[in-house]
Amino acid sequence: MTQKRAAVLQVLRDSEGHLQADEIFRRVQAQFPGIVLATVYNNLHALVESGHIRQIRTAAGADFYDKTPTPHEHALCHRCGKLLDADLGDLGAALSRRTTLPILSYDLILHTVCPRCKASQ
Amino acid sequence: MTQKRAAVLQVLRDSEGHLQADEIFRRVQAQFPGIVLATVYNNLHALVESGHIRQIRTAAGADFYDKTPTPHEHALCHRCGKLLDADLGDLGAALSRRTTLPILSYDLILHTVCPRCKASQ
DNA sequence: AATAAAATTAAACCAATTCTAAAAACACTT
DNA sequence: AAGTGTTTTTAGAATTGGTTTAATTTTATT
Repeated sequence: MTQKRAAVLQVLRDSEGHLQADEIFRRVQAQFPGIVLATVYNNLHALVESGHIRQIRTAAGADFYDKTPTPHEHALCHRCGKLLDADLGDLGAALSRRTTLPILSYDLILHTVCPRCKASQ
Repeated sequence: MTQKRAAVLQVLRDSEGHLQADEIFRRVQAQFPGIVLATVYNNLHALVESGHIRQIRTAAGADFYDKTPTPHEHALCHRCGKLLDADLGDLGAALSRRTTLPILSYDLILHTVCPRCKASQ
């Protein structure tokens, strides 16, 4: 765990939970002005590999990185673009019940309007 | 419906159901050797707009185009890379039951091993 | 035929990474 | 402290999967 790797992790842990690489880069630059985007990507990969964080791919746009490493679902707010956690219970089991295909894993993103955006009309 | 647009649609209809733009391009070239990839993209978009086909975005890799325009789920074979249809019933309703978030839509891709790959050990 | 609208093309552009090769930092053994 | 090997970091080029732009061609309508 190098200083820069620790800084990448800390930025994500200090965040609301879900950030994209460019925003992590911007925030880590406050501490390491000379850091390069490839280093952020390298360290994000290393942190995903070591199980410290999770990578959330979306069908369009940049990946998110999630400070919570345990599996759970996500919803993308159509209004503000933020990624939210969505508790759907044991969805894997529910999906398996609905198909005969073996499910190795799955990618799911709900598209929603988050409570905050909904509240602000 | 121009000749080239019709050819793009026909290639997809004559396929197993799910093709990526580069493969559609390759197949349309048999009939129109001078066609350009941008034209294939233009026509795929037009056909999606007009409801003739569906566009299936995946978290990684190129989009697939689906000759079946009605909504249904998909599974990606981890072995051969093919996109399969997966019948999961009315999953939208099931998801809505499991969360309080309003679900505008959702993107789901199952990762599986298709029956064909499974059969060939 | 004249005009307008839509489709096609070539080529440049783009975002979000990923790759490469070299330099720098770090971690171990003597 | 010096040498050796492994990681990390960097700069910059390359890649993927498209999208955009502007000019040209084709098609449809008057």
